[in-house]
Amino acid sequence: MTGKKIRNMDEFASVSGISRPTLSKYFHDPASVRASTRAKVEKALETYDYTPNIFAMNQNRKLTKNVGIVVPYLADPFFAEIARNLEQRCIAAGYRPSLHSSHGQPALENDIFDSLRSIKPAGVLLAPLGRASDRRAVEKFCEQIPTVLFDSHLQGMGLAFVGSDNPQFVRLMVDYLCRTGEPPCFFEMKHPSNPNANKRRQSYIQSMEELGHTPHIFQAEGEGWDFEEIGRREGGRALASGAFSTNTILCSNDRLAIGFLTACYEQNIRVGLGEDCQIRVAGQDDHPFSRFTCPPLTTVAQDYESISRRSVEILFRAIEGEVHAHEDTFFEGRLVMRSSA
Amino acid sequence: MTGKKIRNMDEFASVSGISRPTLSKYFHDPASVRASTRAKVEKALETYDYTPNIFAMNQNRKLTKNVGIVVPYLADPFFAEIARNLEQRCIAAGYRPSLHSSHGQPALENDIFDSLRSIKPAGVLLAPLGRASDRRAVEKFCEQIPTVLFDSHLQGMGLAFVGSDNPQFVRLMVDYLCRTGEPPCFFEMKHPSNPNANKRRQSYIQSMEELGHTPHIFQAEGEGWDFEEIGRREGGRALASGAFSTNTILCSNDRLAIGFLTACYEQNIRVGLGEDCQIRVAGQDDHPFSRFTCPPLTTVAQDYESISRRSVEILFRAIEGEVHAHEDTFFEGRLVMRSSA
DNA sequence: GACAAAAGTTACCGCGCGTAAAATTTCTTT
DNA sequence: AAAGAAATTTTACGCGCGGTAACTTTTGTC
Repeated sequence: MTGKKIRNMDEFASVSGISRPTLSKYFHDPASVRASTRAKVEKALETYDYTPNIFAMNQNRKLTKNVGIVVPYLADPFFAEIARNLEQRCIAAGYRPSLHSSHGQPALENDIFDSLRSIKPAGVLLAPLGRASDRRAVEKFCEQIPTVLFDSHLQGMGLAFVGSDNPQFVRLMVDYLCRTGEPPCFFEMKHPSNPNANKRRQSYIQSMEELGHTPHIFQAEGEGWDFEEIGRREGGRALASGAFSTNTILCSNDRLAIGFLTACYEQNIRVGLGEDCQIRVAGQDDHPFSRFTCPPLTTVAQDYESISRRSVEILFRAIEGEVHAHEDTFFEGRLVMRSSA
Repeated sequence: MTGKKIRNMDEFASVSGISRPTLSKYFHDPASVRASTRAKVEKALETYDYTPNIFAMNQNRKLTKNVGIVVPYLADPFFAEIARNLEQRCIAAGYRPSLHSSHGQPALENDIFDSLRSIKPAGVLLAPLGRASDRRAVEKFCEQIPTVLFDSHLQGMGLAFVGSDNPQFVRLMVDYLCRTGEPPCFFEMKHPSNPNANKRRQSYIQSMEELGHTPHIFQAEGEGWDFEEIGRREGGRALASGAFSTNTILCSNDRLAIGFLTACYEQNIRVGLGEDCQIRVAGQDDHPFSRFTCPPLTTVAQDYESISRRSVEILFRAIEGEVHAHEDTFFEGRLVMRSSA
């Protein structure tokens, strides 16, 4: 490391006493060379400062070590967190992750596909925009490059899908809410950007009916990824017009709930379980900010860890040649009881 | 685009009727060829599917089109937003940005430096960890690669620094708070990760003294980037022990304030301007979530736009050969009055 | 229409490494 | 210890493009 700078692999071959092709193998996969030579390489690496030129490496390699990570909206801390998790796992496995956000825009998502194609990635971990995605573009991309989809389910695309068991999330919460108070009304966006939202609505209806209650759904106007603002504005409108027939509101996701809590505050409606409270509010996802809302938000926690672990697991196996049929994995959520419901 | 796939520049040269060196010039900078030939290239590009191999391009080029964007903590929506802004500007200018987060860890920051070095970037936009940064590593990196620092000021490093005028932020808020109620106590972390915090503290002291008030500072224990939790825990402790000598709290940043608001809620202390309110709370930065806290947080907005615009401006000029002395730019903040103070 | 400047062409080498085939060495097996 | 398998070395070539030099063509000007 502290020694003199080596310019290329030939030069490093001379000083280390190992042939260049073997070095090439070593850098591609240290385990592919004999232990004794590996030791020799690593010893030389300690005395000389050399790292292979990444551009030259990738030029002829059939498969690079690049892995793309794509999320729909990085300003959402949930995606930032899962991206971090995925990133670390890729690095640990010897890959080079590159992080991309579609910023809620289909055109950008497609640009990212092009950009990724140009770096010939070994694989891609993709959380698509969902409803707004250019399905054909996604499909084409998945056919060209080994891709594991996560978070947003697009039927049958990619090597596999890994996400949450949305119906279970809702069942869990509806059960809890009904057990502890009035049955909830469901608050969601009329045109959700994420396909999970539809599953949540359906599960809400089913769960309510199974418990013998009549489902009530309030659908907020508004498009895009500005969920908090939509929750605040439309939630406020709904509250003002008395659109809710119950004192318990289950929001389709935490970000909507965060905005809804603001609306409640603005209208002086006290939220929570106390005797002086008029309304209960619950969310879903366990957004990083949910524990700091006022009151802290009762929600269902996504299993970040499992989702990211399983996603990279499937991707790396596929890269290493393991053939598998397309499979979907849905992880269960965990009820997080705080004081909002 | 729809036509047949071209394998390399030679092949594209044949079908387009333009020599390869000229094509090379075109792809490096379309403006460097005559308008008529540019039209010919672009017409051919419409009929044939060709993009230069990015690895081969970068291999021999003295300067790549790669630009690194590094933020200390991507799970903070503030950094996610500014990163998005920077990213778009880079793309618009014809560069290839790559996004990196240090996740609050100095070791990771150094790893990112190594990773960036390996892609020979034309330049880097760096928001360092700050206090936790390995100063020598940052300095060395800045000497090797054209780097513009933003957000966290590290004295004299890089081509330039672009950030906020922190003293002005505090003056603005202290003035406002004193004008409209009791003079504020300053709530901050004892060991802030960001050097801006120190400037804010000093400015608080000075602003208070200029207005003839005695400064009061409460310093929260705790390390790391979990600001909200520190604000909640330590703010709660301070409230419970009656550590504040005033009903007005100015938090060093919004994330701390968000946690502090939670602490107030937990202790049934009503925050805001109403007659039934016991305390006023203000933050700084205009965090994306600040308008959704309960009550919505009064704060000082950072000038995202100007900071990112100026950062890329300086970097691209330097890349294109313009020589400049190191300069620091500090943008003023804007008072955002909401109902918390 | 002459002429200089600008742009394009041809021809060749270099970059740093991947990869294949054949020759050689090293390790494992019985 | 000999035979066989496995790993390594040698040799040789290719990838797709950057860069330069010398030459030819086009452009613009008076």
